[in-house]
Amino acid sequence: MKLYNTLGRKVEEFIPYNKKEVTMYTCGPTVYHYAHIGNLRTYIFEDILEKTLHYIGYSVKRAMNITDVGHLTSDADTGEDKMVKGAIREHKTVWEIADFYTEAFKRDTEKLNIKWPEIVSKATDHIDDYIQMIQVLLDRDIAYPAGGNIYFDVSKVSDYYELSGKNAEDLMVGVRDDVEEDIHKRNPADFGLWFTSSKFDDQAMKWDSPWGVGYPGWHIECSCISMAYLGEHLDIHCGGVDNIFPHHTNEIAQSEALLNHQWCKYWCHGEHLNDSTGKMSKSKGEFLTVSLLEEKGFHPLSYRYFCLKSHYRNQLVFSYESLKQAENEYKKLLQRVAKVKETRFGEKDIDAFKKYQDRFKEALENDLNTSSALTVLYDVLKDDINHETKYALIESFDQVLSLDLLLTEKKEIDAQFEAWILEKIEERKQAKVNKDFARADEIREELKEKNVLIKDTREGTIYEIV
RNA sequence: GGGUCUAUAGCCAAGUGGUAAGGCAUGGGACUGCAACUCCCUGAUCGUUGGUUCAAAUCCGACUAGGCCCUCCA
Repeated sequence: MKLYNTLGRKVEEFIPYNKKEVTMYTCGPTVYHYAHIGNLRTYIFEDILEKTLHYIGYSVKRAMNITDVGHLTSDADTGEDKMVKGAIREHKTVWEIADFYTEAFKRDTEKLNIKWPEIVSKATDHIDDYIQMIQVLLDRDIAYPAGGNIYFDVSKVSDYYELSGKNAEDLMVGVRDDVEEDIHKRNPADFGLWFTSSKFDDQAMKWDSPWGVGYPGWHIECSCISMAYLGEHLDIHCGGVDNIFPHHTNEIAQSEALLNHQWCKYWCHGEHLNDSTGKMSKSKGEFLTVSLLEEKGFHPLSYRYFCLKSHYRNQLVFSYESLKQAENEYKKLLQRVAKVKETRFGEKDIDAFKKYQDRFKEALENDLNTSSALTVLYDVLKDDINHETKYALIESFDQVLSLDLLLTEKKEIDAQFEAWILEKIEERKQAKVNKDFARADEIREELKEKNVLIKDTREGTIYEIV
């Protein structure tokens, strides 16, 4: 298995710490609003990664956090608390908001066939762990109190900028004009571990700590939750590219300062989904959610297919036109697969099966080349191996692709309605025999109005309800 | 300003030194009373420009265009 490692910026052979079990941590959502489809793209990538590892024989232990702590818009004590903002907007308590959007997020992942990680932990369930970790860092003088908050001293770690490839001199502090630096910090890059000093009177989530009543910094939760469930040696840490700096940079700094050895070997980042103007965000342009796509008549898995067509490390531009095209491709694919399914015969050809399975694996093992993996699927459909073998391959590939390729959607159909349809089809048949094509077309239109599409095949006329 | 990534046919996109996969769309054909479905056929010298090499879309340089990051972000 080859994976691009942001740490080192090149494709590397993946070798887990333990031969058979891979530990994997993925940064989860901040549950103050719905996830947009750009967010979900990263979870699709992580899902493919987990399933690929599983497909090639590893067992995977994966954890994800749910950020239900209200994060400030910066590590300094300014900005607006997201959870509070959400609560005001929704007239709910911050806890209700968090639960509501956690459920909404879960439903979105289900619609996209994204496997829910084995371990999912709320940030607010590990406050004690954060306090413990911060205390150790304080004892070692890697962390320090200032201005009522506890900060991490980045000058105490040797290669703070390794992951991000940045350097302290060139960072434009205050490039964002809404950020106020805490003048008490030792270094501008120092980040908060625990806050007691907040400009908000309505800070809803607070916990007692040795340093006063307050709340944790943004980065500590991922370090602690990961270590709590996956131990001191993490194999893969994933997230969106925007997490590289500062979030993952800070996670590495604090975790390795605690552990005194390398914490995670492989850092994998998913590129963003952009719209025609650039980055997609919750505050700009149309707020694209899975539900919105459904309202517009798209199947959620068309979006998954859309994502799989491109590489996770390439920026992808979203437009309804592109999605429409992807949906068209996806539907055609399903039709071709359905045909294979209907005409299964013969013995499974073990050699052919292995040949294609190897090609499929090869594509995925090459830094998750899902586009090439899909090509293997198309090659299988095109080959003249028997349909039993094709079926077995499609079934196998879909363990990773998760496009519901073989799922037959049995739409509940009213017996009376069905009888009516059959009657109409028979009537049309007679009309055709009598060369009364006007009447035949009329019946076809009549059926179409009731969302019944008919196809004339060699075996007779069949219908499909759309 | 610093960092980083990208640039392949109408669209999406593979390609990691040996004369450009695949899918969709388009056009043509078969089938059909017509249509839909299905099947067959149909297209690019790889942003521009230097260089390295017997050989480059693939490596190096310059240029152009664009994205992202620089303390909310997937």
